[in-house]
Amino acid sequence: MSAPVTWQTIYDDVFRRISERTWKPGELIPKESDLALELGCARATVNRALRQLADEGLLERRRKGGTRVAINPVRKATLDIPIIRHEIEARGEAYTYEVLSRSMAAPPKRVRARMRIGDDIPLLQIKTLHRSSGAPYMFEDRWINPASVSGIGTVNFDDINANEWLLNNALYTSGEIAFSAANASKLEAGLLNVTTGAALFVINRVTWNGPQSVTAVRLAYVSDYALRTKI
Amino acid sequence: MSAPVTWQTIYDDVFRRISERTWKPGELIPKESDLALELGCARATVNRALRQLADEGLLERRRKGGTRVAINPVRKATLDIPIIRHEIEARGEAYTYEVLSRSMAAPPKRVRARMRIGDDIPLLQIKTLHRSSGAPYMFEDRWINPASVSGIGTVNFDDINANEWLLNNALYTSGEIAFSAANASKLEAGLLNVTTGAALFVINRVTWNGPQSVTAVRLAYVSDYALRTKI
DNA sequence: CAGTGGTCTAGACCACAAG
DNA sequence: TTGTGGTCTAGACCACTGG
Repeated sequence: MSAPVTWQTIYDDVFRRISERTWKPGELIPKESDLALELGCARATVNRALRQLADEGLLERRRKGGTRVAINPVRKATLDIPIIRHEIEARGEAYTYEVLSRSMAAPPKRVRARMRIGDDIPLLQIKTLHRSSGAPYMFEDRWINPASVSGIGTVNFDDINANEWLLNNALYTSGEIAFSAANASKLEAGLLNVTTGAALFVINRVTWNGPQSVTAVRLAYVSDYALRTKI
Repeated sequence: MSAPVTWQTIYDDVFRRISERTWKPGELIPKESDLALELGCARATVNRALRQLADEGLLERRRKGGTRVAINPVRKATLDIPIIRHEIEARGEAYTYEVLSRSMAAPPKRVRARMRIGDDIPLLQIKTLHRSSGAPYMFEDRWINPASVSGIGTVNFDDINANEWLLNNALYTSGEIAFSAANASKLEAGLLNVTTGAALFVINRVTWNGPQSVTAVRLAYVSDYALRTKI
């Protein structure tokens, strides 16, 4: 008897044919109905497998144009957007944080541009230092658009940090993330307990709820931090 | 007449209910068959929408346990693993590179551990400097396992860089990526034309073909580089 | 054990784009 | 115009897991 045909077995089979270069980059592969016939299953099952491979970047599909092996079969990595408390507690360390400052202020030009916000609209700025078992871990500089987040004025961030409060209370519809590196300023060095100029891993994130920006945040991690993922 | 029900409309509808906190984090949402009845469509269509939301991290699903809004509705970011030539050419710059060195060598302990390779197995080491319109852009230090890549010995990397050659000739089945920041060593600073100690954005990647490691590579980008993605 | 999601099927119609 | 992938349906059986 033959093994059952599931979309996973088809996925593996097609992956192998690409991997072994039976189907080379740029090459057209058989259409769904042919594969279904060859494998003895429904077309929907083939579709499920090929769609998965296309989502992952190994195939390129077009109506009428057929399905091709991607010219550069680039894999796509999925990154969980880290929740700092989980990150730290997952390593068995204790998570604490301090709100260093909190005030309404006019954001600098750079932040206004990234949030696409008018000149004279004040935002809530919150600076937070996050610690892992007492040791400085990450410095967060966040701007929040009060117009997008009802109730933000009355929130006390002593019990829950701004990131998690926003996650639970102001889901966004889209956003942008940028990863980069920066030398620690004198201020950052002092807060994070590293030498001035040390290389910090930086995440900049802006999120939107429809047309309205919700928050812009810059996270600066201590020098030995690494963001990891599997592909 | 009512609008047609597609999995996308269901996706949007459920997203809105989560966003507006009709269904709160941790809460159980109706089962697929109920939603299908309510929306007047097939269960498979509901399944398609909910699976998408679960893949993106907004829902958690379990057989028998039902579907819940994720406690921390963390969005997952997908990033394309950048192909440096495309990155540079997409900005209208000219891509060039130089192979600085190429030799069989015993890798240092750190690399051996990451590739899970024995003590005395020599690997091919290739160091490459990538340029954008002439300006140094990224320094690549790569180790390749010849046992995993047939034909690597005869390849001339003057016409195609190692990364793209491997993508086209040695697809991997799994891998790990780590993003971090590092201060430029004197050597790196010289190559990348930055000051010693400048913060570099670093990507470390190891890839596997089944049980066998294929390549381990460290990419150090010039200081103003940022890896961007949308969520 | 029983309820829920996971998946397969056979057929159908539609949307898009290549020629 | 017409071929290909995209999607929906109604029904079925299965796999996992909570109670």
